[in-house]
Amino acid sequence: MHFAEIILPLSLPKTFTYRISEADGFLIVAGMRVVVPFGRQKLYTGLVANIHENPPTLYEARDIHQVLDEKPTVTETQLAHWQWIADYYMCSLGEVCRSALPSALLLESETSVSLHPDFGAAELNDEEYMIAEALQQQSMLKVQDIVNILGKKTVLPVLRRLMANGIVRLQEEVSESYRPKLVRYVRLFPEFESRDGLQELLDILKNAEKQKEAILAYFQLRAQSRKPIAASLLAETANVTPAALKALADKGIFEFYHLQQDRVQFSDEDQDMPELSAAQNHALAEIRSGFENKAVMLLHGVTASGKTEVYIRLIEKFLETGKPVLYLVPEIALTTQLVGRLTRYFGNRVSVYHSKYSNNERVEVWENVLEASEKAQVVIGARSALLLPFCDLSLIVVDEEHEPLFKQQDPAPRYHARDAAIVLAKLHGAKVLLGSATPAIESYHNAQSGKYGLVTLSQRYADVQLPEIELVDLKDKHFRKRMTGHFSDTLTEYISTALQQGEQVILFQNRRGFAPVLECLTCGHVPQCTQCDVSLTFHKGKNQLRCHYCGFSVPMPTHCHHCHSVDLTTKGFGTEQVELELQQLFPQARIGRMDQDTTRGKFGYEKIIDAFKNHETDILVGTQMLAKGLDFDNVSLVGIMNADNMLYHPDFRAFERSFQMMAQVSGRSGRSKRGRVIIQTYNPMHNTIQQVTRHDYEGMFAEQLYERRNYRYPPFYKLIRLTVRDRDFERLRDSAQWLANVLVQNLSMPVLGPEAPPVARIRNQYIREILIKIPAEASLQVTKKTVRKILDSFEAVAQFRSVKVTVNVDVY
DNA sequence: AGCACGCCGACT
DNA sequence: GTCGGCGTGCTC
Repeated sequence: MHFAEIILPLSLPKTFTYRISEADGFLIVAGMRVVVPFGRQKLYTGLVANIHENPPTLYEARDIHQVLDEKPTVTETQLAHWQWIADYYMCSLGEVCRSALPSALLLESETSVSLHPDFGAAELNDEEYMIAEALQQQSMLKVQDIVNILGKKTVLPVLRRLMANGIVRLQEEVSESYRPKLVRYVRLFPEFESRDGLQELLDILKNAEKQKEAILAYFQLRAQSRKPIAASLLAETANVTPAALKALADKGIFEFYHLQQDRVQFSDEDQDMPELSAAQNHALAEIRSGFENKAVMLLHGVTASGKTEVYIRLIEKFLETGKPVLYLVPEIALTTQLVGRLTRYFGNRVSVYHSKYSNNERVEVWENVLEASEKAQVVIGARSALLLPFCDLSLIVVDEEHEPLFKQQDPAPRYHARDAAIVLAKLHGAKVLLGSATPAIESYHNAQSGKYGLVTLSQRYADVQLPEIELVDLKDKHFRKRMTGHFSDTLTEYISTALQQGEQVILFQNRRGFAPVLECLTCGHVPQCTQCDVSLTFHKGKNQLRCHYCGFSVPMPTHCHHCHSVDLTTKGFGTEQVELELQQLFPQARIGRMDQDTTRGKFGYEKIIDAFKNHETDILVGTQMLAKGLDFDNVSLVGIMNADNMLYHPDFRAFERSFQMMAQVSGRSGRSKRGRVIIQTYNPMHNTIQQVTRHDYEGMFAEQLYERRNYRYPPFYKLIRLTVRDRDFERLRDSAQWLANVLVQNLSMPVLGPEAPPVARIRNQYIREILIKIPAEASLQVTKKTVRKILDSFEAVAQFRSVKVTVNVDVY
């Protein structure tokens, strides 16, 4: 008798054992999807982790309900990698599985209700009668339908009565939700395919003008290429309606047939590889020779040094081995430009994978990757692409490796794509190239210590100089009354010069902590969110106040709810306000704005970026998303509205982040000729700001590394953050304290907290955080094991039942 | 995670 | 009296 360990896509800590029937015995291997009964009535899709012959002793294993796959959907390497993620980031395999598999591959059962075939007359009450009635109209009902019919939430007791009386029966059904896209094609019946056929047809159709046109168009298309002719294409070319084609099909002239088509398609015009400059060539050679004895290389290339071209040539080399390449980018917005560039060189060999893709599109990419198909030789994707079923990867490129977005924050698995990529590469025997203009302190440290190889590209492409950075002292400007709103006279002058010369401008306003709030001028009251400990922010567009944490919104109040005064004002400034002030200062300028509010929807980013690229807008105002590797040729001026709000965040990475952000935003300026950057700040003498001005990454690195060592932060200490949440304040406080105490007692290392985070309540949940600092000499594994044990005993405390704890390893 | 079961207060 | 609230326990 055989048994299978099944991973269920739930956040349960272990796998479950099921029995494999005789018939399935030979068919099932690890990595296949199966449907299993779980709990009283549910069916779930699970993944076979392994197969063995040891019957469980404490319970009777249930049977696998159905085998969904003929061959594995998930590879052995993938399972090993997922196991690493689960262990390292302290989450369950189920959670990794859930975020890896496109939901179309994860079926869940739905209960449906139908009339029992041989039900007789019975006494029915009103509710039972309504259900029986509905089932006579419609043979199947979902539980949700019944909820709607009866207009109440608890319908199961009613259903159970009906079932007991033999009137209805319940079925659990799983249905495949992936449907390949079918395209309808037309072809002539073979007897008309000859020359004579055309003449014969025209005779037959002499009274049907439209149909004749369709036939002529068909022969015309046929002559152009041997490709199948899609019905829609033919209708369009002939300028006839589908009805005409249908008529031809009815006469037995045309026949329709269907072919499966990939939804994701790119043009296949291959171009010659880009020409590299001497510096780029040198970097490429260094990377390649570095790979001879290092698995990971870090490419530190200043902004606009042409890192992408180097990646492309490197990818080309690796593709020659016949093995696929994975190209990770931090954000979807970056893929559009990049996909364009890569398809120009690699044509149809490029696939894209990210969360804005539809379910069906994701399944297609998954399958192409699994089959190592030609289309998936170069896979570009955000974080989650790392979890695809690669066979024999040769190279992983991690672009903008310093980006915090590579670390998944909320649901588990809270993994870092850069670090997980290095582990994945090891499993595949592949190489990793990390690239950035401003590498993460951790990565640069690894490069300096020899763990990674380091290649530097310090020249910009075409020898353009790095932009000239000028600081504007806001304190002084305010004192001398040289400010118009948030714009200093210096910035205004440079903007108007740039506009006069037909050049474009980018203005950067960091949103974090700086969104506008409403304040009462009489009593100083600021409206707060009722469910979170934050002020509501003012959104001009919809004229309402909104909470960024829970989405709560109210219409803009006309008077203060505290003192009824009507003197209200907005305080703080966000991108909207910058845009507004800009419009007043430069009424002629065309202004675009890019932030979370304007980039919703699938093509939100593209519209704004394209408009700016095509010079339909002159000035682009935006948040950090502007810092992420977008290339615009005509930008000569970049303005950072206020550098200080980034610097003073209670986060050990605040200075590193500020440097990276300012350096990256500055890099948008002057890609074809030397540009200018204006940084407005109250702290022009601040070390970090001085380092930005001097383009001094090394200086920033040295200073931050020193600080990290002093204050016990990465890369010298590993961090694990525990976040504790509960609706009840006192229970939260007590449980967090309990947890911290036990941790301190059991770990010989610094344990900080519990501390209230900056936003200490979200959606009525109170929050406390505990930080564990693990020194390099302590064993990570042993520490994690201890933490896991303590968390288990925490969960066993009855009064802490409702308290939720999340674990974040390597917090970012 | 989901879901059933069971115990309690709030209504027809 | 039922309905629906949530605390508790379990799922191979």
